[in-house]
Amino acid sequence: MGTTQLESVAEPKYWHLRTVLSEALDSEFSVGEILPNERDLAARFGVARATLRQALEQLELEGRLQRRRGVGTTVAPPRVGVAVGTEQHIWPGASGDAWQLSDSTFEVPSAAVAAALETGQDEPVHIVRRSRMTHGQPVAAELLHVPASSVPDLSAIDAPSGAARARAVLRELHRLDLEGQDSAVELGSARADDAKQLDRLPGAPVLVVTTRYFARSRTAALSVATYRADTCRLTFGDSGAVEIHEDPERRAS
Amino acid sequence: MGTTQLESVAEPKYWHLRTVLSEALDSEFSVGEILPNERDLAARFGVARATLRQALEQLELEGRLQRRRGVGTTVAPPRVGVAVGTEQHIWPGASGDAWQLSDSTFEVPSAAVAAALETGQDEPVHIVRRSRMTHGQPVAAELLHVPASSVPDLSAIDAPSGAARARAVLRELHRLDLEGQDSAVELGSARADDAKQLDRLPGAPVLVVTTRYFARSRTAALSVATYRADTCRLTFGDSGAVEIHEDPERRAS
DNA sequence: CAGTGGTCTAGACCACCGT
DNA sequence: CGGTGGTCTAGACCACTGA
Repeated sequence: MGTTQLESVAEPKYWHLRTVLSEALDSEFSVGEILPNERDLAARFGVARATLRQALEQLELEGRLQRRRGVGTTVAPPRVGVAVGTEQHIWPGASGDAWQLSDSTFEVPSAAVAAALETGQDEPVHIVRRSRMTHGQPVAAELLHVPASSVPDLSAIDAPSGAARARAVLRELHRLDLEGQDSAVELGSARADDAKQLDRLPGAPVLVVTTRYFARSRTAALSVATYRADTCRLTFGDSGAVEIHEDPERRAS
Repeated sequence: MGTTQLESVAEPKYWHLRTVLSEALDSEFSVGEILPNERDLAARFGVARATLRQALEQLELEGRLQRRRGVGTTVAPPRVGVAVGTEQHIWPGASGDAWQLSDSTFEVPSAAVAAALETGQDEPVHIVRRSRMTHGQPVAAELLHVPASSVPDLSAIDAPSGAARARAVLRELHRLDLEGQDSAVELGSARADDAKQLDRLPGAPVLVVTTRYFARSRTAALSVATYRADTCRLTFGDSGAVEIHEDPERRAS
């Protein structure tokens, strides 16, 4: 990775560095390999550590690198394709999906969620917490909001929380006929609780997927799921296995 | 915005600052309003400018702020919902869509695109460049790759490039029966050319939407579209108008 | 031109990990 | 404990905008 001349174009150093490093990753490193530490790299390229870090941040955002405090910087594997929307609509928690139930409570949601569910401002709803794993790594944390009116027979359950309660909420929800669903994706940053679940630091970039489930001509449930933006590629549509990467010959370690 | 005690939790300053500023934006600012400049803000909160900037970066990533060099930092309007996937599949460029044709060429695509299209490694394809506007703002730049085999009758056209050529490619493409499509969304950073089209700096966060269009049991076209992550919320499904925001009473200026 | 955000530096200390 | 990435500082200069 010889230092090409900086040219006259006034390209920022960190951007040029990103390009150089990106090409070096393609040609001289394999997945899982540990890079030299930041102080050494900065010295090698003749820049301040902050500048080098700016380049690394870009590459991490693009899913090329993985950095862990106290450990080091490693070459990331290609992003995992995660199916989040399919042609045939199904209820969350239907048999065989990739989610793991963790908890459920009955509480007043944020104003935004209440508005989407068309429930009263201070009306509590069931909140099911789930997490999604792929290849042994946590990739998503979800809050599924279910208004009491969608699961009228749940009152028999008296467990205040826990996975068993979560199962009960989903079981009751599945009794409704799902008429449709729609989703929206936007960029966000992980709040402290999500970050912990996703094994990231607070503020880490996440893809927020908001899904509305319709039944009986109403919004019967609202899911807000945060996916790790560095490791995930969200897929919609018939076949979830799109494989687009600039460097197809990268191999698993 | 009294400084709550820093507690023992060792929350980073920039994260605490982000929270404080976020609440201030909700309660004390309206959309379009200009914030004090970074040096003043940093002094007011008693932190270095770099730390203040880290907090602003977070808020910009979340779509709460908009920063422009030489101008200042303003409060951003709520994100625009942009429909990128619908129940009924349609060809790109069908009448009435929000895209604007800009150019078309015939050249060898990147290896990744060639692999997805199942064309030969050095086989040229038609590349149609389009951009998408919403509310007078550019929100997306797209490269639509069409293998020559999908538009066999195009050879009559001899214009080497230009919008007229782009129209011709799409017209020929529409003669095929669209059998299906699928999409993937992932986080990326804008390359120099995309950044210019999107009126952003290189490296700005973008949502990359890769869509495959199927016809005659093959991939007849491949679209790679980059959307501004700061201003867009991508919507999939029946109704594209999901409105989820933590602060519903924010008004346009 | 003055004022803004964008880049860059050379340090320092902290939180975390594995040994 | 030593080594890693994460945070923070106090400066400097540059690129761009608008008056």
